Amino acid sequence: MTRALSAPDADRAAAFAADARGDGLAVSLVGECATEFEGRAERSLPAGVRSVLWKPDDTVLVHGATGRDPDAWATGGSVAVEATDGRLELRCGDGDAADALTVRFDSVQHAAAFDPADADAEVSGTESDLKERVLADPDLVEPGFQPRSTERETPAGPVDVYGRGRDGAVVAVELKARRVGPAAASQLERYVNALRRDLHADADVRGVLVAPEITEKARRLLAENGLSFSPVE
Amino acid sequence: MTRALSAPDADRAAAFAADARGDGLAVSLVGECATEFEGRAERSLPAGVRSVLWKPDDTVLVHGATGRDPDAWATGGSVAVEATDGRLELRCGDGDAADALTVRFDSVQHAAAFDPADADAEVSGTESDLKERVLADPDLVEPGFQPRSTERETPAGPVDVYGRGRDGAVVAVELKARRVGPAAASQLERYVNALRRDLHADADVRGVLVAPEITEKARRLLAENGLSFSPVE
DNA sequence: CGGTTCATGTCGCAC
DNA sequence: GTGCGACGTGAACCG
Repeated sequence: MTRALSAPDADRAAAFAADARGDGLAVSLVGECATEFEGRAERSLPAGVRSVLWKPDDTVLVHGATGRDPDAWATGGSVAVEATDGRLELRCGDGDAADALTVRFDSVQHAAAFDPADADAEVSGTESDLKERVLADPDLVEPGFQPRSTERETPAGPVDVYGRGRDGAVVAVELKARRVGPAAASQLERYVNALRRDLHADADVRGVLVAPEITEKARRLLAENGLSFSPVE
Repeated sequence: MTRALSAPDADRAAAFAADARGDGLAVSLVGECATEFEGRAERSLPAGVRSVLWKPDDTVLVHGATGRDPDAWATGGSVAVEATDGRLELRCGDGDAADALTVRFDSVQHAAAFDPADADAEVSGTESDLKERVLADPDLVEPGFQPRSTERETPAGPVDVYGRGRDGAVVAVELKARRVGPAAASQLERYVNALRRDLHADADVRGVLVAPEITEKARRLLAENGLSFSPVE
């Protein structure tokens, strides 16, 4: 099921990779390579030893020594493998779009092929969890808050939680599962403005940003617009 | 320099990985594994064959069959490798923070160690390129626009390009290298509002969003706030 | 397919 | 270290 090659020449490596991908396997290549990307931007990597992962969905990832994100990558397009000039070359072309990645190996130190899993993860602790909590305990938003609906549509987009305050005012709630900055404050402001416009002119609309923490600039933005922040957890 | 093992037992795989990382190498492991993440969120992956890349900076990436992003990962913390119960286990703990990832292998099909490059890329086509273009040809913003400074500070943050229009009005320019949505329109609005507040009350301040394309909702947002959009490239 | 928003976003830079 | 915004963001969700 899992195959491997050590220090193959370009022809053997190309055949190995093509065969493996033909069988629906993923291919891991380690070797000295350089990359060229042209498309939404232009980016090239000098020659150096890297790990290249070619997935069954034709995602190609080029990983260097550090970081979570690949140094170069290609998604969505087709991938062609070839040994030219004694060098293994992957050409990843997003047929229609202009995005094109080329990975050229000076040498392949190691190649492995395997049949990877595609399983879904169990998740929790996300924004929708926070929504559950707020619906279960609306006082987290403000004392006496009464939720009416979630994802209520406005011209500016859906409001996370929509309801009424103890005073009868409309309350729009924006939820964030982590520290929030100015962008989140603006998002809430857009929703509140849209509601003020949509509802009767005399309707009182307030906005509450619910998150574990907030930056100073975001706090000021909220204050300027008469919006409030409610910390949770 | 590059070492490899085929179908090692847990003890051999653990020793191999520990040695390699001790030598500053990166380790690639392929095998049946399950993961547990606990921290900012909770997420777990069921057992399945995956590729695990353990980098010299102690980034650990767990890749499945599809997608650019890893199915699970850990960065920043320390990594401990151990063979317990005949199973290879990576424990990635962000010492102080709560983020913790555990990767437990039922079996290791393949292990490779190599010395990866950490080279910087040549980049172009980014937002700062767009800035160059706008400074070289200010008419891209609007006819007669005269840039005065870049990254001009405001209480809301730095304005990409700051200058004057033909009519003498202050013009704030926000640059985006690709299609923009409501968030970019709000960002420009924040800058313009900050400038209107900061400058003399009688100062005329306008805002221009420069980008290749804009969504309809963003266009409406701009219009509502008297801001404009200028397409480029 | 486009539009919008979420993310364990990550990453880089300035203060 | 925190704050802030860009990113070839990616990925899900919804029309």
